[in-house]
Amino acid sequence: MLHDPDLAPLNSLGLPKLAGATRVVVAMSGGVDSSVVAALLAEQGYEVVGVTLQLYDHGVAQARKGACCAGRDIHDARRVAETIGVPHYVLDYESRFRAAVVDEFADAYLAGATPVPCIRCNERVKFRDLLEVARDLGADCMATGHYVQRTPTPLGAQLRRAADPARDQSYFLFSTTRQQLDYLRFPLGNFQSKAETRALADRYGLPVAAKPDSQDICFVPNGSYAAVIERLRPGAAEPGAIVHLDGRVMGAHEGVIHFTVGQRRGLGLGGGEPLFVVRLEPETRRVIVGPRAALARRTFALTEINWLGDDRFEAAPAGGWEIDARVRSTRPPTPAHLRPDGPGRASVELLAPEEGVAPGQACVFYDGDRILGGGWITRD
RNA sequence: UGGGGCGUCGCCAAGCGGUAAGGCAACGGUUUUUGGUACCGUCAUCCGGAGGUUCGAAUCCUCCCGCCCCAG
Repeated sequence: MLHDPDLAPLNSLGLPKLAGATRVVVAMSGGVDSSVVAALLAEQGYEVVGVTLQLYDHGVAQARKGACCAGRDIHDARRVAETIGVPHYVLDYESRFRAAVVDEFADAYLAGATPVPCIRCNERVKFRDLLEVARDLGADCMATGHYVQRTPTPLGAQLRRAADPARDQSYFLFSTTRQQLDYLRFPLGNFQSKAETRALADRYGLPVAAKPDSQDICFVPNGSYAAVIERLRPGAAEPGAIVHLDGRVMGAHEGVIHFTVGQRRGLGLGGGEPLFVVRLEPETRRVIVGPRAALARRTFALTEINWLGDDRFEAAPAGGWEIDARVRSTRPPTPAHLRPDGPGRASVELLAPEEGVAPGQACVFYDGDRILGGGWITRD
């Protein structure tokens, strides 16, 4: 991907074209970030096409704050597109989203795992179906409002952490493939802070300038994810026993879906030392609890590896790849050895133990600021 | 119904005449484009019940109720 000097100079999106001759699809969620991306690129003279996906129940989520991709947010995206004067399309992806993200979300919890729907959504909807739409629309690239950096190199584009560590969303993008990365652009990745984004939104007079940041799972109202699962899989969540590691039966619970490894609150077990969920056994419907010390974990296995390193993943050095591993979006990456273990699989050995390593969560690999990919934590 | 012990927030537990610590749980909030963690805040006008002593008691006395242990 070296730039051929005979071509036109590279534009701000790294393409050898004039901005005006470059069509870029912006994935607009209706939030501030993607709105600013659209406005920014439009101002730079690109031929911007805004696309918004309707992902779930537009009636229920209408008034919800902090959500995206339904009712109110679609409206907001449209208003922003009108404000900056770019075409805007809304695509009904409800059934696809349900099949690609929501169903698995419910089944994962029923199987005693803790899913990360945001990663699946990026992987299977935004960067797959929507990206396909962008190509069909003849776009040269697709831009999103994610806080992550993309660095072109002779070996292809690298994925790097956002300039603002507090805003970095790389954990949620580990499964992005090289091909996708090639086509994607993240104009906010080098911003120093969210304030910068807000300031731009203000300057552009965007109607969403003061809109609250999104948080929680977008398709879950009131943070009650268990209620969503109950609705999707009626009667599937069955009561069971809460059992201590030492064998004592401590109490009862209303279903394994209400818990995740590392969880403390919600057990209702008072009296002694604080207890945490150490393991979930969906087969016996048991929730295994223990003291905090029982949470420490140094090794675990991964599946569905996405490797973004320069060399073949299988060609690891004798001791494994030396990387930094992040087992949770809000934890700092920590030194680890990563050993390939069959097709798409690997084992991770952390140098220092982490607490709350939960099956179903992602483990993302770093080399400094660079993202080397990641995988999904499996059950033992 | 002989002897001994105990009854303080949902649980554990300090206090032993001066006007109810703390921990766990629960609840609320902060942080967070996942769940969780962490952090912050709230949580007994009342100490098994009824009388009494005292300026003043959960703390002393009496009776009653309940539980536990030992001995029958």
